[in-house]
Amino acid sequence: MKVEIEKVYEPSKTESKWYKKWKDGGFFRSRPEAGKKPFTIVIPPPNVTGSLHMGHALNNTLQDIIIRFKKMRNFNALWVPGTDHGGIATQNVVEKLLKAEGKDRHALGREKFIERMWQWRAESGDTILNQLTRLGCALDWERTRFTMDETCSRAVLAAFIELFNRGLIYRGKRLVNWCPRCHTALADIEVEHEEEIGKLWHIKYPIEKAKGDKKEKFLVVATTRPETMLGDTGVAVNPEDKRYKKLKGSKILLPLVGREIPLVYDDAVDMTFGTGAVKVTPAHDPTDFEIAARHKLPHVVVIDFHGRMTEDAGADYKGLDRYEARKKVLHDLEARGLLLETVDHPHSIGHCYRCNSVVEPLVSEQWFLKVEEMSRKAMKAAEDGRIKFYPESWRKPYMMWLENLRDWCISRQIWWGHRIPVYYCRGKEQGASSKEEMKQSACPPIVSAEPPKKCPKCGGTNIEQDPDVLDTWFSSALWPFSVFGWPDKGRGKGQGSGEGLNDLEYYYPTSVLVTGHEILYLWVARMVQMGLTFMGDIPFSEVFIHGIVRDKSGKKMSKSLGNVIDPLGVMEKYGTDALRFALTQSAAPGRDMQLSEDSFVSARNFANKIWNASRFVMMNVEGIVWDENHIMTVWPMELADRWILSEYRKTVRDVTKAIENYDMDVAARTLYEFFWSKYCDWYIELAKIRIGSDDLKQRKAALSILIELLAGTLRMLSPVMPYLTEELWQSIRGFVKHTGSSENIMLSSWPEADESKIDQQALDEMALVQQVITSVRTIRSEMNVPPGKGITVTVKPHSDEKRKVIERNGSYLQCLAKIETMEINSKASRPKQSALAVISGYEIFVPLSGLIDLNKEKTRLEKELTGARQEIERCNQKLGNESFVTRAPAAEVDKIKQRLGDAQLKSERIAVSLQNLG
RNA sequence: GGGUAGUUAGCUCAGCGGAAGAGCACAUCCCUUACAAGGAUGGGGUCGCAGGUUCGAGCCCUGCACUACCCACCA
Repeated sequence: MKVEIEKVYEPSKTESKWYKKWKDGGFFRSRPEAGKKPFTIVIPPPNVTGSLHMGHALNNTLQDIIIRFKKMRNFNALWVPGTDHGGIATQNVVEKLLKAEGKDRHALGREKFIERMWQWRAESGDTILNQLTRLGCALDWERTRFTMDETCSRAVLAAFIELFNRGLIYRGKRLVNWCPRCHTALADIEVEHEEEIGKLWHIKYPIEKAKGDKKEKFLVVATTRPETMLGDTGVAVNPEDKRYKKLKGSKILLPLVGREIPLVYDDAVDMTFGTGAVKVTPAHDPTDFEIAARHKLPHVVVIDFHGRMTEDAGADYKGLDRYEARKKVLHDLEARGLLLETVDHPHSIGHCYRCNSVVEPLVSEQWFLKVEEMSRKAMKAAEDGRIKFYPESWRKPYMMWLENLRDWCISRQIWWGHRIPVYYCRGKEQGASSKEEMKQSACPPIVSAEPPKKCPKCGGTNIEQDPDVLDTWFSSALWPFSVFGWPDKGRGKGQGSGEGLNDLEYYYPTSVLVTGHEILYLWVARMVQMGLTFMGDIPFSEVFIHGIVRDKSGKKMSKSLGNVIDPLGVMEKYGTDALRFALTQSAAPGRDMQLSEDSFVSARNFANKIWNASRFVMMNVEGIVWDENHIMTVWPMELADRWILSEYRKTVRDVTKAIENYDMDVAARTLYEFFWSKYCDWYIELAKIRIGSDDLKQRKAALSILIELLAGTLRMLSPVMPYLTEELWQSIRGFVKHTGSSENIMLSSWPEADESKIDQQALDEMALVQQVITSVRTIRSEMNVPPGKGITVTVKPHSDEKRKVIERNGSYLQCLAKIETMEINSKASRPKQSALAVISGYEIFVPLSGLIDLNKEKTRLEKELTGARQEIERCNQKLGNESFVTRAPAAEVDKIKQRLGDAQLKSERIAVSLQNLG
């Protein structure tokens, strides 16, 4: 085999070819297979409007690592791709396009608009999926789903009908969160609260004079929303509030409007807030809505679905935007002397999570899903451990959310989505078209997957479907089973397997759900509710929650802040593997991460290091004629071999454990540390001694270990850095024992390591050797000995055992510390004009006649001495502590004694040396 | 108002009961035949504050202070 390999790793040359080969080779495909354990992940479906951002890159890299890892561990691993139709968000995108063309959806009409939506989705909806291929994701593309495709839509209809039949879905006129810009209701969770400094206005409400009253009397109410006063139908105070007790039965004259409204007594009023008197606007405030219900106060709607004042707001205000109306109301109140005071008041304001408009609570007819029972089930699954959270700390927020959940408003007044499968008979009359009129029809609504031909009750054919669509999250909640064809259990039967297994039974419940915590409630909790309701089983047994990607200063990356780092740009500049590695390295479970350009540079450098180390190994391996027994174990191993094998085994053990535990950051760091700091910095350097030797047997010994461990490390790295490792694998697999017939790294197995073979003696001895080498290097560096210059060193071991270590590994010292001649002498004394190092078990003298700067050496030794003396003091303190000696474990006490001994010797020798220096 | 996490080297973060760590940045030397996207060496930290538990505490407990995020019908 001829090895030709560039000096610098160029990702673009590598990445372009592999994805297609993997895909065409069927490595991403999974079909049910009897006797093979499935491992399933369904992708959190990105919106069709999406373009790959860092959050996606992180989320999908982590999933890809898990899938590739499981494939290598011989699971039947499936990762299902797909996209979400993204209801409001997507409709907004297309509406914007229309607007640019000078059109709007209403002019276009529902049918044409939806046609346009589909056209857009056909043109642009796959962008993000294509970007996922660029990221290298091992998704089974033959299973790509879309929440509005036929399969998923069927599941949505079936789910709605089932829930309706079980009495869990109902329709009602409620005060809901309304976005006046998107023109639809929103679920509670779709409202984002932001703290703002608003104003609290104190307004005088005149009390109607009783007979004989001379003075004008007022009640003062405090409000943050003066414009809603036009819709007030009462004023409420707490029944315990002494200030207002004697006003019982009073009538209040609503200013500006002149309406007479009652004073009511209600526990919901907080006596300590404001003036203790609350204006009650049932149609525009949730609390007031409830107070009104208790006291039978009427509703007066003064704000419409566009956020403008209605006719009922009065002629002066009708048609005004709600904020203009506020100004005018305040102005008018002030003019009448009714505005008492204005104070700053911090409070949180709800915004639409799609367009950021201020949400308006409005009364409207909506569909709701009862959640109490589903929530109980979902909580139980987390409580009894059927669903595990990584990290565990996310369980509590999940529980708390479910505990306080209120019924879910599932209808949306937009056009893009799954239309609610409810039909209304408009009777035999023609012409009724508003929702109100439909409701008033005598016949009950018809709930059906197919449009009914005629009304089952009256036989009328004048039937119209409910105009609303379902919340996009309703379909997402079904994702873990809708992708497998639910409710049709037989669907997918035997797809390529011929074994009578069907997808739903084989793959459900899925294994792990990987997501950021921002959609824990919006999505994860709801999948659990729906999974338990429809499948009778959890949708996944593990939830791996990763952090949110932030910028260098800790802010969430967003287009509006302009602080996004585009993952596509990073892939372009540094390579996909570098992007993936950088993300993985900072992906501590549940912790947000701050990314900067630096992390990509460092990951790119790591990729290059892997490239060059592999290049080195291959350059030396080529030309060697291997016989059948080229395996590492044939030759007696020397220290470096035993050491690196032990380090490797530890790495395999730790990395495997880390990935299984979803500690991807630990896995990445462990591999980085092993490969760079151990394999490259030490083992390759030591192996060079034998590689340069004339003894072919020696060369083969070192190279066989180099290549075996390189292969193993590449395999471990491959889930994180698939492109680079695949490319290198193709060059080395011919030399490696374990490859079998595997053509691609994804099909080769994950390394196994026998932990019992971790050789502690080798680890300890190597640590000693490294210390000696490092201490000599330090002297060289600090005394400015030119790197090329060989030196003479005298090593004075303090025991026979220590002497043997040096004797055995003399060549290591000579090569790595550039020692020309080395004397080992237990009785040596420090030569004149020499530098000194004292480490545990050794003194090392480096004669530097002519080279040594005595002052420099003195300073250096003084520093060392100070350190040693501090150490002695610390140890003495401990050992002098009676309770330490008696209560600490003996091993600990021995350790301190050992350290004391080392430090004493060190300080003694250095002190003598300093004296000699003068 | 409630909850959760965080506060360790200039920056990003590991460590979570027994001598303060890594990467980046910085300084010195080196283009040594895998790699200058590299190598060797070095400087730099009363581990947010105050108590407590322990022979021993970044590490466990209790307060407090900031910071971030989440939840909430604070008119």
